[in-house]
Amino acid sequence: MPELPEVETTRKGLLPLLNQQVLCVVTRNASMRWPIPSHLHQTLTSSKLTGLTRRAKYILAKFSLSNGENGTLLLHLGMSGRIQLLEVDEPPQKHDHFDIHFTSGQILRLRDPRRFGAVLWAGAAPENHTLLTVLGPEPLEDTFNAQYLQQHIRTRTMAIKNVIMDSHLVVGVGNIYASESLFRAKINPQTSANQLSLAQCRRLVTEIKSTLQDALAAGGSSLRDFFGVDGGIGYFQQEYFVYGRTQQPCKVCNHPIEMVRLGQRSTFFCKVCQP
DNA sequence: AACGAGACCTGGCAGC
DNA sequence: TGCTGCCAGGTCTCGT
Repeated sequence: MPELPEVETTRKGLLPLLNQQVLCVVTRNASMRWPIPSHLHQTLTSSKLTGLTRRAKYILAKFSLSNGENGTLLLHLGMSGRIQLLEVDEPPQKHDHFDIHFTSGQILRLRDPRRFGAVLWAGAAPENHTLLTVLGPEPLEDTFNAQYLQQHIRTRTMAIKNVIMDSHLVVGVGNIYASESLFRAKINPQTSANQLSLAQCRRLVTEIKSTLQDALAAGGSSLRDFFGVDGGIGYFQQEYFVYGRTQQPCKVCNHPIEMVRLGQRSTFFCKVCQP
């Protein structure tokens, strides 16, 4: 479900809620990755949603509170989280753990069967939240470039695939797009990070950006469906080069795609295209 | 500092 | 049909 493009798609889908006033907050099951703060109902009732931004895979919902202060709610979808924007109230399903009801009647509803996601209160300065201060640059910003990558992987002997998934180095590269980016960059995912040449760093940075951009475009195109049908359309519409394609022919050279475990995660590659 | 493994949790599916 | 084992889009924490 939520890799970076889906989180961004989710954020955009929530934009109609901007400037709306909160009627109430409903927490049905507070035991997410961290407990959902119990004060949210009190804090957010009568506040106004004034901002929706994203940092890494966190959605930052900024509220203007009734006491005149500002505060930000951090939302993370974990592995199985999904946020719906309901136009009218509907009976909550089994894993619908958290709602924000607006005076318009619309509802932001978080569903997360595995409960690896999070709903956290970050106060007025979310950039100082401990979960956010340790994050590396956004992959699509210019600060994430070949020089930066090479500089930061000099001392890393881990497989490059694991390294690009490390959010301290760069955010937003999940298990699917790590494999896909490395295929496009023609780099074997098992290569020790510190063995990469500058040319390879250039290719990898370029392909991480283009892979995510392509996925963002695909996610954006399915926005209506994504929110209308609780089906996660769009994300799966994409055709992957290697992810989940074990033993199927490489789309470039026809050699069977291979799967290995790296850092306890399935990793897919073509050993001909990615020597 | 860097690494690997474990942890959190539920659901779906293949195989018996 | 039911059970068991394995897998899944994330990422923090801990021991080495």
